[in-house]
Amino acid sequence: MAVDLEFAPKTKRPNGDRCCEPVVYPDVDRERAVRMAEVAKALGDPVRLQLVDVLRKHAGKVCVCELVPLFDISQPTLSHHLKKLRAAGIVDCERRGLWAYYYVLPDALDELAGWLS
Amino acid sequence: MAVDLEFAPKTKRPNGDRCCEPVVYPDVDRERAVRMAEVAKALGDPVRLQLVDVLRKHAGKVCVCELVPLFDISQPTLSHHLKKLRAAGIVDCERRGLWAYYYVLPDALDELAGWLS
DNA sequence: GCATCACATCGACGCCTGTCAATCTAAGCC
DNA sequence: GGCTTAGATTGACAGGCGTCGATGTGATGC
Repeated sequence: MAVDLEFAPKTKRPNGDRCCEPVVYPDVDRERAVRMAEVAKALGDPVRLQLVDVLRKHAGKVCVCELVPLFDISQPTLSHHLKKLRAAGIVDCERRGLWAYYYVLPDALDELAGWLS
Repeated sequence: MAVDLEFAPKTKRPNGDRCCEPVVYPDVDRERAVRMAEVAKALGDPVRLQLVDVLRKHAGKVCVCELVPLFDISQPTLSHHLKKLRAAGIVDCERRGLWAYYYVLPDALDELAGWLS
């Protein structure tokens, strides 16, 4: 838990000077940050996170009507969440007859997972 | 890229029956999903994600006035983002005189990182 | 004292979010 | 054909978001 704080010994600025020049920069560039933030945002809802959890472990084997009773939300709301996950490039679906089978796209989470670890 | 879809051979339901019983459940329970979604949501903005990136690599060594020029946003907006990260339990700060030093809390990202990998 | 600094908070602005009931669409059964 | 089904879409609602300029706060320096 302890954080090793190495406080930079800030010297008093000459009165009227700006405080500091930036000496550090992100390793993650803007575009990569935008991509990863998009994925993180899509995972930023408990229902969607649990959806991804189910789908990761049962790719292509679960139809939407099986997902609805798992959550305390209406069918349109579930459909809305799945749409968001699709828009973020995390899942996709195949339709067979009346049913729709969702699955997690294999590499969708890798960039974020790699950065987090 | 190819996903191995094992479509469950849905049998025709007797007319008037509900379609399916749920046969799968999330491994991640609701509370854990809420916790992880909270972290993911906080990372769901490019500025905040880059902030965490900088702070992870320079814990306790960066004051806020060094962060402002890294991003194309005003100082109040940056302060707002830091507040969100604090609320999500991802960062904390120490104040020394005029300056505030932020750092990423050591275990804050572990649960999400573990689930993602 | 008073001015200046680093940072936080406030109030406002448009926009996006999660949710629902109602409706639409396309496929299957009779 | 007409009815039923699985799922998507629409339109509405309250509430949250990211952003800014203006202001507040607490410490430093003269």
